[in-house]
Amino acid sequence: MPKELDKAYEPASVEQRIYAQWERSAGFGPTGDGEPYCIVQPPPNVTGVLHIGHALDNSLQDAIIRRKRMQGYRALWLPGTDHAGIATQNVVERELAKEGLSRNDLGREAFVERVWEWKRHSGGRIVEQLKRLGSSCDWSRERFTMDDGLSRAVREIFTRLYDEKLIYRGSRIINWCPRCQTALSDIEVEHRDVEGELVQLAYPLKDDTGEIVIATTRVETMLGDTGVAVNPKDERYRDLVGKTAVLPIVGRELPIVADDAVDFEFGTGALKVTPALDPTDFEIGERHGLPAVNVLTAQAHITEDGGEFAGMDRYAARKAVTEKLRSMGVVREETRPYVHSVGHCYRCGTEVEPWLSDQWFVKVRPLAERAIEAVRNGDTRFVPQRYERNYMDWMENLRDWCISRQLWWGHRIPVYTCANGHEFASREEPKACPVDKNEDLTQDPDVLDTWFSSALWPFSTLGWPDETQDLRQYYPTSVLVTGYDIITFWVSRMMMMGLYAMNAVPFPDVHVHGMVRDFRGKKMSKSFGNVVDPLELLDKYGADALRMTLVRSATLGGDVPIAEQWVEGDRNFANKLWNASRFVFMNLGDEATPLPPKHHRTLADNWILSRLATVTEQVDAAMEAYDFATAAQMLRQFTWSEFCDWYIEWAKGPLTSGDEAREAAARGMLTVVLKTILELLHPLMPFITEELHTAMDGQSAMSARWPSADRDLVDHDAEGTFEFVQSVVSALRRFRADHQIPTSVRPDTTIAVPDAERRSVLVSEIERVRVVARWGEITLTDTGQAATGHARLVVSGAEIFIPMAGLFDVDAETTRLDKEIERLRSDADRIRAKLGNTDFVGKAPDEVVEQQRDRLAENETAAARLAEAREELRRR
RNA sequence: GGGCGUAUAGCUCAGCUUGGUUAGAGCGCUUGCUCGACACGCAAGAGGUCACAGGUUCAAAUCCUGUUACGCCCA
Repeated sequence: MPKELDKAYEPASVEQRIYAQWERSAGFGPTGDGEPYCIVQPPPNVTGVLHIGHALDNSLQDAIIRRKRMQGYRALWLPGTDHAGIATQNVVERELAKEGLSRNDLGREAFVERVWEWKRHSGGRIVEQLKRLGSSCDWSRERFTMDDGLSRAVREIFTRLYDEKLIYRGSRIINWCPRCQTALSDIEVEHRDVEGELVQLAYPLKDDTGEIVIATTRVETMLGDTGVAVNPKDERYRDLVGKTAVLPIVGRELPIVADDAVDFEFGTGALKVTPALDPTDFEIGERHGLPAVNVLTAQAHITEDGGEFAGMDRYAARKAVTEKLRSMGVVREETRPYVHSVGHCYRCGTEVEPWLSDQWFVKVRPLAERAIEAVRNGDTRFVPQRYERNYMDWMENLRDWCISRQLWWGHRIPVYTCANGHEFASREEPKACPVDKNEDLTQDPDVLDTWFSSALWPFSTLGWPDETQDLRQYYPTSVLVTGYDIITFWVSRMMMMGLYAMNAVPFPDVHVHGMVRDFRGKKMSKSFGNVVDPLELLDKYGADALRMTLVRSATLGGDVPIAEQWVEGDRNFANKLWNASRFVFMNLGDEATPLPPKHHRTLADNWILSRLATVTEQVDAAMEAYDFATAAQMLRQFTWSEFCDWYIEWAKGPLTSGDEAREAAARGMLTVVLKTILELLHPLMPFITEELHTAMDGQSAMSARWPSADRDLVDHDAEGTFEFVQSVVSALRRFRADHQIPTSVRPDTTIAVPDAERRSVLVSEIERVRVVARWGEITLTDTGQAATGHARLVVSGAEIFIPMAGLFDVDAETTRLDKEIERLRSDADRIRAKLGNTDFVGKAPDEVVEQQRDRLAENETAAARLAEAREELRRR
């Protein structure tokens, strides 16, 4: 016998117990001998705490993996975290700062040890939080990008790429964060509009024949100018090309060159060229042999080359230089406010400087080509497909990837130089130079971009470079689930590295979801104060409710709005399911309750089984297509509005009939339908379904078989007939509500059903109709020959006669009838017009025309009947 | 500037691929209600010129063109 349930569902106690039970018993590792199925979890930062985006991403992955597990796949969901170079280093440096220390005080080795210590104590809190969500990851395989194994993978890949000259060192303009003191790759820079000033400066010509006016927003960089460029097609400056300008303050001679890269629409059409502080300028400088003078230090202060301004920070220098130039009469047009896009560090928000320095780069072109081809030929597809374009655009315009970071926390670049200057990369810690056996080696001080190691995630986590069993069976993985903001950061790089190292795409499917927004569809931001904390929601409403809300909102490709009120609604749904189960359990005994044989099934039984089969099929199809929102909505609707609102109410008849056979049949029905619902819901709401499934018969939902639709149960006749019965009930309820007839009053009624078959169905269902509608005696006849003085309700296939006997107000009823008749007639008019159109009748498919004819006929009959009723009322 | 997307009920969104019921859901709102699972509930209801303007078609929320507004990505 199922255990007795509490009156309301209390997620807090259930969730903790169930999760512990899962971990204790089976765990979440792959079992059985089915086909392998694998998802690698996008690794959150070790510094991270669970935010609502993680909650969504992981709810979707858990839904996928739980269903696959139930389907019998050898399903593996592989979790882990990444070391988040900048973020983690920042956290620990802040901690040190509180003790009045900097990382330099500790030295590299001690600092790195300190970070490891931090990681052991405070890192990975998010893992516990993911467990609260119900995530069924195989924790026994949990990985970290700085693990020994993954570090080995990093060195292996680096060395291969280095040896193939796909990694090189170069002196190039990179994005420099003066706060984090490191280079950033192009995507780690966020462009934001900033209000600045566009200043026009007149540089005199050396030969005193005039001047050339340039425009700039970064005035201080003029100290590093080494040339002036104009567009060769620009008539205005044609004569000046080849001449020389003189840089004010500094006195440097600036060749005036012609270069296609200059936009003559911008500013004055003349561009000051600062090769050390701007990527375009750098390229122009290279083309024309202009030297690069870097006037900014790593702290973004002016260097010694800046003369009197040396030591000033960039903003102070901008003011001071402008002042000086103004006093010299160089500032031509008065400064004007100018909104322009400025790069900011995605980790700390500081304005980055394009800055010339020595860095390591991956030559991405050859890698990208294969990654593009793999998507073009369908080896990897995006769902929804339109994100493919995002990916392609990015891939096709890729510039070399700057992978060196001036940090201490991360994978140190495995490049060594011996005392004789031989440079080489090494998989192992080398003892001597491979060229001359020189043992005096120095390793490159920089570490690698965290994304470099994340790019290897789909195979490094499976054991690569070793040929492990996991790697053999689970690579390529089955699907990657992530937000669209991560396509460029991560998906693209996994594609490149997967193809490079494994010669196969890392995953055939990429399921892309949107960003979680607030209830107004606004981006969540701390400053706007609209951030929702998933942990709070978890506490308040339970994991299942939160998951359901997120998944239900996550329609294909769209952003995902969330409101606390909606989570509350799904908590209510959980409670509804709980109570429906409670009711079912109250009626079950010890004996097994199988599906009753066909001849013992009622109309309602056949109806719900038919609907269940259809819903099962649709839910399955939706989940297969990654359309979890549709699956969730369908299940919620079916459970609440069909199973609870109608089927359970109907089953109460046989259940209390005193007829053992009918009772047993009803118990069997309730058991089978409820169980299937629990199983279908399990991937979305794992905790409550596990609790109820287990309470029912001791069997776990997680290890239950994923339901498959029995098409033989689809019964359109039963559906149509039951809908007819429902329409009678609804008509009676509506009448009661319209006339505010109290529940204590149970009017007697005659219902005329001309069709004999329908009539006999209604006869057998009439007891339930009475109870559910709270009605009195109901007499069934074949025709509407009722006595006068009755209100009349018309539904498709039946007419209902309700004696007046002080039940309702004649005027109110007259008004009701008038409105109803009016509605029917105007509808009929529209249909008649349609059918009067010979083009419509001639060209539309027969069935469409037929449908309209039927509808018109029904409308006309109903209108006529109601008109009669109205006439009767008038006569009284 | 280039690309992508969105505009449907008070709010947040489905529906549009493949044109044809009475355009749906959740939340909110109104009214009534303890009926032996559930007030975290039950029942009934109100609420939509499907952004705008053209076009295609017997028929357009759905297809095409243009306009406007908003959002995102890239430069």
